[in-house]
Amino acid sequence: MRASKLLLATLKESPSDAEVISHKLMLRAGMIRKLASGLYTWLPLGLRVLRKVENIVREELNKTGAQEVLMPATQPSELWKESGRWEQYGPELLRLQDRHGREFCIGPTHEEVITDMVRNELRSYKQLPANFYQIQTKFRDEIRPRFGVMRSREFLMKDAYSFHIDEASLNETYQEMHTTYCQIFNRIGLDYRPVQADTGSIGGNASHEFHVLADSGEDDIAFSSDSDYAANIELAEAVTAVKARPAAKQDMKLVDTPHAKTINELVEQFSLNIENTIKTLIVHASEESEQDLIALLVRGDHELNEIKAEKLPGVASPLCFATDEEIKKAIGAGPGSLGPVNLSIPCIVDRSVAVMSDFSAGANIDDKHYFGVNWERDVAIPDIADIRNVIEGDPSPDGKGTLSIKRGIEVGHIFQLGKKYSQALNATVLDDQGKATIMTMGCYGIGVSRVVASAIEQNHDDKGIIWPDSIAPFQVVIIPMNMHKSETLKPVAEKLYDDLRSLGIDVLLDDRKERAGIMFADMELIGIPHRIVLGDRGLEKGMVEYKGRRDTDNTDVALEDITQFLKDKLV
RNA sequence: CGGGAUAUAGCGCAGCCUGGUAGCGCAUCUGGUUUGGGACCAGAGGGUCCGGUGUUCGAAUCACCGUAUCCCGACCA
Repeated sequence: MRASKLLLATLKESPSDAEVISHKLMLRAGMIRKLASGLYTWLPLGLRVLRKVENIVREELNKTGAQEVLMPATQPSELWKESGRWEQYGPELLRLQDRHGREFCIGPTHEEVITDMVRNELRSYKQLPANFYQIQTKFRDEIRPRFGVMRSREFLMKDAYSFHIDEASLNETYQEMHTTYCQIFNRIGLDYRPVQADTGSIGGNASHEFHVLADSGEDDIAFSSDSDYAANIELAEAVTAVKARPAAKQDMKLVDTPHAKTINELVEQFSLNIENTIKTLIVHASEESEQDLIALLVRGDHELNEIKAEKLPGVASPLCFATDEEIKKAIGAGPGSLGPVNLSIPCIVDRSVAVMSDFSAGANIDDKHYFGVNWERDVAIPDIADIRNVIEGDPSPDGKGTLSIKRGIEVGHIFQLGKKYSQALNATVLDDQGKATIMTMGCYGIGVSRVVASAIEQNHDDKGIIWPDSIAPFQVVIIPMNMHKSETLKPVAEKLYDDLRSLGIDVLLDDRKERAGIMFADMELIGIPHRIVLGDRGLEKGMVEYKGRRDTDNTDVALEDITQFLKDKLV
């Protein structure tokens, strides 16, 4: 490609609505342009990157024997009614009607369509396992699209769906996809981690997310220092380091705490250790409970994990915090003075709370706290559960090492779906007894457009993007200095350009009539990983200059060696 | 959907408080001088000032009503 023929829409300044670095750089490098909130046009340069990611994903999936299909983005409501999701799915599902008034949606995911296809096409267990995938545009009407293509409404996704006669077969394919995902992200060159994840509303047994580590990520990931354990913080089991409750040393006493509404105020005003305080949160109880509200107790320095909490049988799902009025009515005191002693509603305590002694908590009387409280002696120990977020330094749940927490961008997610959709849509095959059997399913997603953004989050400097070789829009750029003035330089540049192209190298020739500074700055901004500069001075000595995008200095290379030099670099 | 903010040339912004018919930098076009790190000089083009209504002799500017976008939160296969 010649730069003079390429839409190089670079900007010196980034548009004011861009927040994260990848969004800014994609706009500045002329890779994308916004059409409306959460909707982006991929310009030629950006599309080249997107296609490269897509091809890596395709190649690796094809290796596993998965078969590519392409399903419509527009889906009839009937299928969604059959699975029950027409009602379940909220406003994130974009619904529309055709000219006959028939209802459709723009697919946020394709379980229904693929299950429909498979129930029509597959008849026998002998055709299983089968794995179908597509790379296709999804639409999710996000409440708040943000960060450019990182969380857009329309985005490119690879979604795969596997079908099995039993759980064992599903497990096998699931493991294979896990390995394949690792290969894909390795090939792209991302720093990522597979982590255990919540199965969420999709349901099913096992689930892993693949997270690219970056500060701009929207998820917290907990890792073990000494093992492979990694989990989304939503799921990571909180283990307390303290095994047994220390013996009581203090007497329980009622203290006036009129100006201490929050844990921090309490700790500050009474010189308490925050690890000896208890936070009492009141939420709605589940419908089968006798009372309307239930109290959840975590240590003062801990945070409630809402996903864990709403899975408890006594707690309403989705989690709903009680209002101040509801609390006052049920307990007689307002938030800020609540605790387990003389509490009129049921109560669940976190594991770490259960091993506390001589602790401080609200007295369920406005502006009063009890200090020196001890379980059993002062108040019966209630139900114990894991209801908090893990924190830095917690023991790893697998018993090896301690946890640290980093931010991650979710670029892939694999699920063991089970029979959720095959059951609803009655997708059966005949088993070896000739009996109709509901198939077991897995599903596997990669956010292709999100991968592009996350690669930038991990690979950039103050000059711009630094693409990994595998997904760079061009692998090499040739910058001839003053090509339009020099008689000797132009044929050399053209020949090198042709030679590299004939080797199958993706090369950009910057043949624009621009000054050196502009060419350098543009090529660095758009992140071409390898640069060759041709100048009259060097050519007189038969030398050209090479510079990797991360290098600080040029390397002089003899002109006759440069193709081999590059071939070695591009292995 | 709750809270906060913004909307003026392709991009970044000023002007608004104190009403008088729109400006700066970058980008674009022309000519010239330059040419190894986002050049300089001279000239040119480009605006429903988000939309509507109102106040006024007169509205980018004041008032009201919309719309869009961004940030924080809740939400998120």
